[in-house]
Amino acid sequence: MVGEILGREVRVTIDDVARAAGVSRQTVSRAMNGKGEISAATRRRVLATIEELDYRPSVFARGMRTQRGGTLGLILSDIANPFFPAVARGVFDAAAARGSSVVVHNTDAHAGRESAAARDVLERGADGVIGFFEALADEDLTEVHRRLPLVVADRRAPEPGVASVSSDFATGTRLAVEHLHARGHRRLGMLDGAVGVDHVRRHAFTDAAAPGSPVVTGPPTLTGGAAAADQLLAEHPAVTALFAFNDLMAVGAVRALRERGRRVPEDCAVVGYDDLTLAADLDPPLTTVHTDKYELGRTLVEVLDDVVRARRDGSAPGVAPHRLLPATLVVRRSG
Amino acid sequence: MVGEILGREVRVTIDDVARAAGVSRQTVSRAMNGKGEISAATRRRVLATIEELDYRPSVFARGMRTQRGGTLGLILSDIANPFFPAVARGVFDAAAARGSSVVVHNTDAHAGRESAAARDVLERGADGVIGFFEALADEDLTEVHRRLPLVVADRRAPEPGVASVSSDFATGTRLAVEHLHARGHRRLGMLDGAVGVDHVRRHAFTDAAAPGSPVVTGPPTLTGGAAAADQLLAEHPAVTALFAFNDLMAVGAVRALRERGRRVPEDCAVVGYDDLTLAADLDPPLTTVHTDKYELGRTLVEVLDDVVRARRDGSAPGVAPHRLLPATLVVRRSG
DNA sequence: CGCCTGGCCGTGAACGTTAACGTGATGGTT
DNA sequence: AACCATCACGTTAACGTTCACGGCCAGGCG
Repeated sequence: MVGEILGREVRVTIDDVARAAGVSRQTVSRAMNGKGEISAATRRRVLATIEELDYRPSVFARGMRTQRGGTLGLILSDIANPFFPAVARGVFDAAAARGSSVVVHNTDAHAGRESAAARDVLERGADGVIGFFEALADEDLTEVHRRLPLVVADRRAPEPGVASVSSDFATGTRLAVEHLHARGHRRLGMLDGAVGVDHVRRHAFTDAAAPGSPVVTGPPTLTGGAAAADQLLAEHPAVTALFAFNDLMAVGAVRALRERGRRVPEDCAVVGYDDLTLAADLDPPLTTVHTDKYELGRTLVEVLDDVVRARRDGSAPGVAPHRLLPATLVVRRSG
Repeated sequence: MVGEILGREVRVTIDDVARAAGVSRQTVSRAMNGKGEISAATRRRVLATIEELDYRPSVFARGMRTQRGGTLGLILSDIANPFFPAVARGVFDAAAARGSSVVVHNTDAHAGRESAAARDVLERGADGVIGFFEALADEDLTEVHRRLPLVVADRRAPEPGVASVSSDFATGTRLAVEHLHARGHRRLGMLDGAVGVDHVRRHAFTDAAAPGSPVVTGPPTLTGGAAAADQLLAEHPAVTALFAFNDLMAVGAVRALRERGRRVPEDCAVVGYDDLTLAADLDPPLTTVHTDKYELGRTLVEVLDDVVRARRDGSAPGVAPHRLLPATLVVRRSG
């Protein structure tokens, strides 16, 4: 990209490097890609002239041959949801360490947008996809997996061949419920998020809580949590503790409780999920289930890397890695 | 991408479409790109067969000719900083509406990483860059701008030819200081973030506050805010109100104040900047300066679009757009 | 009737890289 | 001495698209 004639940029190509170093294109290619078949001496020489000419290979030309663009896709529902930024940061860092960059797609948990995002990532020649798919059917996931390396996040894999990484929602939820029991609460309710297909948290809740404990569903947002809490308390006034799908809904529940004149945690305890950055500074400080979101992001890339490699050498369609990240309870004042 | 022979994916090319539609490559190209020189009838026919064959043009082959990849770069210091996600969402949405996707780079406000990110975006053949550059020198920014369309965010443009979009930090800061004065505070202090090169907030503070009002600098984070508040109050115990660079530092300050046994806002008021999602649910609810972060993101893409278009038809190096987004004060309990 | 104009469409060529194969030299083995 | 690997490197041919042409046909004009 250096070199300029009368204001007009002129691209430095592999041939320029080859000419300057007195070798052939192919040798230059070998020198950068470290494929062997080249002596250490000439490799050093070529690398030096690459440096000198400030040569940068064209991703387009390279991608045309290799079908690899050095980028990977991250599909999630909404980056503005405070759960995702930390995950994304983990993904970015791990990807950068691997030498790839990341394109992000927001889907708002809408099935059409999820598949559109997957298609777009595919067309752009990404090396793989990391997806928080909340609405897409299992068969569509399998279809994506057929087309390019895929890791599904926070969701059960549609088939053993598809890799997955999830927070351990089951034990996280169980810890929350057991904690509330230990605090003497007998009538629990859950505010479930109306997203996803697994409903691990809801099932774990109904398993651990007393039979018939009410569950109300709503959007996994502040207002969704407030509305769900309103409804649940209207229908079940005796409930003394709420377990929320995530911290956002928990905060919404706190708002709703206070508007009804109920104190938190004295009149009704609230426990969230995610342990957002500011959870400790809320009023009241939020008791919540913690999982390492950054680590989740890093792990996702790591697993994706395995999948990419596995597909490259002999597309072993056997069984892919499935990781579960630990969840711990952080007790603060809200519950 | 449809079509499969014995499990081996086979790409549908423009030639396949041409053959199926009974026209030439070039006609197919014209049909998709809407460049004219084609009759409405054949265009419809070609578009239909494109649909039928599920043909997707290769970004690599196209990019090779056009040097455009249909992606744009978003460079910021840390997506995990709760200020950025909303901005990013605005960028994603506006970019998606434009048909491009976005690659994100985190720099941690490190000059080397900022320029590396810019280089990477350039090499990947992006159509343009949106950058929150906190450390890079003006001349480096100009260099980036020479190479590809650029919009700088929340920073003064290095030269009139470079477009910029910023929050109106000057009035935002002024509003905060005036509010504290109106509340009777006479001894103010500022916790400034040790990032960026403009220091608009700091200058606006020293302009509006009483002469000699103390300013302490630290990382724009929770712990940075706590440390800065500790230092400021140790050196200036008479201060009764703190204005923080952002909400994160403000929350850190609240923590520090309480550890020193000082109540907020009774003993010391705290005002933040950004109006993060959970600012109203903090303890105490945070008085802060609001700017529409989503709108900032949208505007950045809009302006970038103008720059791209301007460069395409006659590289008018004259003067680029410079937008300032309004800032308003949101009064809550903390100050 | 011949010419030109403009609309529609097709034909090479080129973009920059890597995969596949080819080649010459070297050195060791029979 | 003839042979054959092996190494280091070069040549050719793609990858799929758009650009710059060039051709053809219909219709308008002198």
